[in-house]
Amino acid sequence: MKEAFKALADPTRRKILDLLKENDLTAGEIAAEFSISKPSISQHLKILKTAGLIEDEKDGQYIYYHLNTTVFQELISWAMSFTQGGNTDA
Amino acid sequence: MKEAFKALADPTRRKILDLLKENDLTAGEIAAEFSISKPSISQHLKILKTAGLIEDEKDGQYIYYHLNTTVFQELISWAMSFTQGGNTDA
DNA sequence: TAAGTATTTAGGTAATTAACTAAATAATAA
DNA sequence: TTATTATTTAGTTAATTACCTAAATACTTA
Repeated sequence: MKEAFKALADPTRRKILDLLKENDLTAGEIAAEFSISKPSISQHLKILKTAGLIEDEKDGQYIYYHLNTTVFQELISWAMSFTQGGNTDA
Repeated sequence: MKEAFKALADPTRRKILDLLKENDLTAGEIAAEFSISKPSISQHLKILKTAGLIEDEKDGQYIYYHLNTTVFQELISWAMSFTQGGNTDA
């Protein structure tokens, strides 16, 4: 979770997640949506992957990225613990 | 939300939120839980407040801080949009 | 094997952030 | 009013981050 919070702090990375919500995409397809360099996008993808928010899958020459929902679910539980219903005490 | 993601990236700020989950606390009481200086804690409180995660209330000489659950609820909605059930398409 | 495409790694720089100390502001109590 | 306590603001510094270009790696195709 620690890594996820840091990963989510950057707007470029949140936009990458938004794109992956629609479709699985290659690193190149993701980079094409931004005006920043491919190496920079590659760095962002690495950070998202380290945080467990995305996973990659190699398909020949390409690397496809897709969301991993596990950490999002953890995030939901975390945030719920701060709302009325989220109190685990009796 | 943009500010909230940035605010949540720091572990000190997340620990402050954990403390406020239990009780409303003054800035001094919060600072006492950490080994960092009071001015630094004050800065963190300002960031959390700007992000809408906490609110303050003056009581004489003291300033009490408490959670504001609104942004946590927004965060839950945001995270849910990335999980299976969260798709708004038909 | 050689050339081309996709992606990452390496190394460097500018901007941001988190911490500090010192000083300012606000309220209370003597 | 003066002293004390609580908290924030101001200014500085060290660490982190986000970006860049250049080079390396991996795969495909001729």
